Amino acid sequence: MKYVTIKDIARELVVSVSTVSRALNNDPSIRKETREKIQAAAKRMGYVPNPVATNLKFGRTKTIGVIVPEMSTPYAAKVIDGIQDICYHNNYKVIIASSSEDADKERENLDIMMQFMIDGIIACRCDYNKNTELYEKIQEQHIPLVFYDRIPRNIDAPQVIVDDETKAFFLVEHLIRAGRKNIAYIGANFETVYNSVLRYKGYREALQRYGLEYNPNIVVQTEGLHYSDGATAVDKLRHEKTDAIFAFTDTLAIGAMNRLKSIGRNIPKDVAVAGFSGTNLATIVSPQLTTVEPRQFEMGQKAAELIIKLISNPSSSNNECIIVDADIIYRESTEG
Amino acid sequence: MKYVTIKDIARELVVSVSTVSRALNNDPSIRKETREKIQAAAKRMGYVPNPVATNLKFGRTKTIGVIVPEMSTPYAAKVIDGIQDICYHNNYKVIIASSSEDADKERENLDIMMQFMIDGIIACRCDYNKNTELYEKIQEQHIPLVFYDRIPRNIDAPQVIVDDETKAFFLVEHLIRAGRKNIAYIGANFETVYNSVLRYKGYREALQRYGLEYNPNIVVQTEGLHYSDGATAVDKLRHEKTDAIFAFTDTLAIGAMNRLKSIGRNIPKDVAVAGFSGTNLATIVSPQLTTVEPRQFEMGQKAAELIIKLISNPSSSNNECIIVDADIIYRESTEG
DNA sequence: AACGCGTTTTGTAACGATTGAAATTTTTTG
DNA sequence: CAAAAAATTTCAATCGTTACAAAACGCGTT
Repeated sequence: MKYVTIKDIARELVVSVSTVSRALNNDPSIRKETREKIQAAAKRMGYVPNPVATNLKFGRTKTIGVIVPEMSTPYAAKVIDGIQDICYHNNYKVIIASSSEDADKERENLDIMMQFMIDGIIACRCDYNKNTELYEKIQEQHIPLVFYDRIPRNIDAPQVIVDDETKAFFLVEHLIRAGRKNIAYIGANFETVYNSVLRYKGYREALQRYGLEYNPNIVVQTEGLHYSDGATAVDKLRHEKTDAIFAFTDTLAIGAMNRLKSIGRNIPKDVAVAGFSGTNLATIVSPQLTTVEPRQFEMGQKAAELIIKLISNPSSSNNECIIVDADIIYRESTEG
Repeated sequence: MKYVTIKDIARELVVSVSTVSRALNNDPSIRKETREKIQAAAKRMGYVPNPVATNLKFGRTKTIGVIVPEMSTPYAAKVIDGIQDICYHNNYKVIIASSSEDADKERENLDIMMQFMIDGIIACRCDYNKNTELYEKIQEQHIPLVFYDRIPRNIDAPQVIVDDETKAFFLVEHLIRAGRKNIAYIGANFETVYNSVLRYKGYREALQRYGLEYNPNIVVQTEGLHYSDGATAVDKLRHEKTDAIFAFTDTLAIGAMNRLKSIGRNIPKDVAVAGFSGTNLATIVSPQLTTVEPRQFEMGQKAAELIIKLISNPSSSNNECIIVDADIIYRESTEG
């Protein structure tokens, strides 16, 4: 005997399963005493409704699946908080899975979620070239799907994103105004993460606007998004004149900063460093890191609102694109 | 929105659903021709098996649920990697949920997982006084349950933990040998996290062994486990003579370090700082942090092995307790 | 033609929960 | 006090799939 079912409760109280079902759903046709007796027994026996069964009957689970590319940063946590906030108030449950920036894991997790027949998926693709067919299949099956943060690129779907290009522009502008002339860009792979391309565009625009020459040698695309990738990028810049670095993420920026420090360069005097996708990581390193901080909670909220709208009204699928604001936070790493 | 079912195939080919089911499962009792005919039709009609129905039928999902207290540190990520490693090789899927150190969320997530009929639960309790009845109920229902990292305390269950007491002893011994005399302990609340008590015990033993006087004024229990709690603890120690701090986690240690730096104390010259539960956070701060690093991946692996054993052989429930080793890593924050 | 004996197919009851209709009990009413 | 009305409770079918038991079929033997 494993999970407690309504049958178990029915047997225990010697009533029919339908009475139990009705009682648990607060059906007014069940006498108050009976209802309370049943609800008490359910609680006592540790009954949890089985949405698998409900879903089989109705085709819905009142559950939303979320795929994040990583969950070891507070960034993801805040987005998820936003999602849960909205879902909770709309009586939806949330299950979360991380792809750890690995397309195979992403696929695997999507499979699990589909097995549980979740009502909708909020996803952040780890690589816009991977799993495209899977997402297309999800769309074909009319399972509501919303993307956030990363540009899904070759899939046409509703999404909640940040204006990467503009924000990157302002950040680089800040570096230029602080007197930096040779600003490097350490970006995620252009073929994998399209946001990296957009921030690169913003970077180029800022250079152009202020009449700085573009030096392709100080634009580096990293393999992954770990600290080590930031460090490796710095190594690649070794022989180039560089007085500022704009990194695609805070993680890359911090990796770069540590490597810079270890080779004796002062931050920000010798090299200013700025990141993106601010998390509290940015405040625990020294010097504290200048970064662009998307409104993560809001991003989660918007994504949840979108998916719930799609679930309750499937025809509203107009592939909305919501832009969430991001705050540029100036800190020590780019001062002076 | 309509899916093709085996019933549709049966109707189309004028055979029974059981024949279709068997044919699709390559049952040898179905004639080869029939089988091929059915499989061809299934393909042609775009049939996809409905896993919800299968789950309901078998009462198992081949999925394991994991509850972590937080997922915004790499610590959790590594444990999860270990769990996934084993589960993947044993053909189990994994779903993960974070309680964010909140007992209500912990309960909520446990409920969701049970609702989806996961085959077993790997959990790290956020507070050993909370949700006890829920876990007991889970055990009563014979849903396999394994704890890791945090001592579950008042629940008798298989668990994978670290020898907190011994490791704390060695770490404090290291501080003493480096000449520190007034070592503070910044611990998690003793009433909430039992590991905090164990590390405290190790701390006291080390003091005693080396004949140092115990000063209760420099033992602080924090509210939570955030950076800010580390900083607050330092404030509380303000008027006490302190030349070293042993913090319950790296996060607390880093929070303490930052506060110390901001009030002009040098680390490690004025105050040495050591943490616990090493993550790569410890290497990105400066000075780099001395810490105790449990073998996180291994911890996850062991927990997964335990739960899979329990699932496949429920009677093997002997409440095993596996101790995973932890490495003490000496870094700049306690040097000199 | 009837029998036996594999081979192949089908009927049916589950799995857990819901629900319209039917059956039962209780209450009201003439 | 019986019949009608109202209030409760139960029956039975359903969702997609599986599996046991039973039935039907084919084929060779007498």
